[in-house]
Amino acid sequence: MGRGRVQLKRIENKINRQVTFSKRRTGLLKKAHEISVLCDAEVALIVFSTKGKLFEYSTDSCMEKILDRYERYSYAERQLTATDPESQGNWSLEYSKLKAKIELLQRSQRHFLGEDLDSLSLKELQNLEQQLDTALKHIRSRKNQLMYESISELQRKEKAMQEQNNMLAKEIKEKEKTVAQQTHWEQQNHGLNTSSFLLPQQLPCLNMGGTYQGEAHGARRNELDLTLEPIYPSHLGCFTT
Amino acid sequence: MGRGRVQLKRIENKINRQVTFSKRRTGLLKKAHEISVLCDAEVALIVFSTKGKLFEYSTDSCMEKILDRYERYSYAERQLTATDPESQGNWSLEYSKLKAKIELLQRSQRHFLGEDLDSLSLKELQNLEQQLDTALKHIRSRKNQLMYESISELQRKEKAMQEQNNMLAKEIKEKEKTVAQQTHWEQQNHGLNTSSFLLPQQLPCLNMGGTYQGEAHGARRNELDLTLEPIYPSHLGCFTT
DNA sequence: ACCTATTAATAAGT
DNA sequence: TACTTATTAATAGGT
Repeated sequence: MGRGRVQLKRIENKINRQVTFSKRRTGLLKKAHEISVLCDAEVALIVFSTKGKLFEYSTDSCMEKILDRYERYSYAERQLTATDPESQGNWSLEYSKLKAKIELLQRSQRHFLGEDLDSLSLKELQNLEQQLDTALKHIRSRKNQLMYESISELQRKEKAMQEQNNMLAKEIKEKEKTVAQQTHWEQQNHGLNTSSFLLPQQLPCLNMGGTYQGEAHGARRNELDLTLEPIYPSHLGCFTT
Repeated sequence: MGRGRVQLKRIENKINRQVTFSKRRTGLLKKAHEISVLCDAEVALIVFSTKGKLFEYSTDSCMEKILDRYERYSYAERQLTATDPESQGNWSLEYSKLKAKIELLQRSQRHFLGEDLDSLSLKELQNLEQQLDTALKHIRSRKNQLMYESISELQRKEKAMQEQNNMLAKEIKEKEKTVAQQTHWEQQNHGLNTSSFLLPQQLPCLNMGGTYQGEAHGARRNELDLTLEPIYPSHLGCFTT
């Protein structure tokens, strides 16, 4: 259905394939749901796209229950993996299943690390390559996201500090004015001991001013230079994305 | 589609329900297969009728593989069974150890596939990125090696065939010359029966010539078209272990 | 994402 | 269950 027939073979045009996948996937899930409701059937549908994205439908959303039921139906094959003669009932069976599973996982792990490739065919290598390529894209995208978040956070902090900065600067100016006036007064009528009560107030302000100046410098630098080293572990060479 | 619309609710008439189930089941399986082929997707479809009869479809008929892949995607539930309190001594201990190991492996597997990245720190992402980058280099290098080997092999074959080709062509020419001479002679002094002993030698050579021509055509194609399919297993799309 | 000509699925009937 | 047919639904190719 659609303009013209369609051959039952892989659609070579990548864009078309993706579009068709999206449309047909929707249709398939819909029909799975329909038969499930109309005919009171239990349906489990799992679809992985070429790129490994998962789509699923299951009656009443209990996929695991249906899969379990399925496994119960077709357990004959799984007795193959249970050829371990030392049967101590279920445990040993399960044990060897897990062992086998681990073997598989470790094997593919090695492949993901680019090791032990001699056993793979060209087609398998091609798939592997594509998977890792896709994975790398996701990883880099996530990394960028993290970095941008850090940048935003820093810029927010910078702004806050800038404001604090301005406030403190104003305060200092006023203090200095007061001090200057004070000094002036003292010079005019020397011998008055009013100066002693000013000091305690003056010192903390100067300290804060000093601190703020350093930070402001750092913050200002960040506006131009986004290397952002301070918040990341320093053993990097890392931002080579 | 059909005469009149259908409400999305359980068909109460038992006969109708059964008939519809049968028809729609066929359609659903067909569509599952189509999307799998057209869009290069991995599909697993399980349908239980009301009466508990099982119908299934799976890409490349490897249901277990797809279900495994599915399980890897949604592992949360299995942590429930991992903490199985019913300890029966060693077995259960070992069992949960393996379970844990599998969890770890699956976790890193997902990371290698670029999934489930939110739990990773920037540094971890960086490491992952570098690992995959390195892996990709190895994989591509191995892939190239395989392809070059195939090419060399094909070229070797082509050369050999070319030589055989030439030899056979020469042989044929000579035969033809002999035959021509023979005919000539026969025309001149008709009635001599020397021709009878030539036939046995002539036939096999002509047969070989025919075979070789077909093969040479194949070899020449490979010089231009390097898809190389013939030498790889055809049951692919499979490497999602 | 939306549109629509066309094909495909299928409900009802036999 | 299988076939037929009127009708609706899905969707290919375009925008």
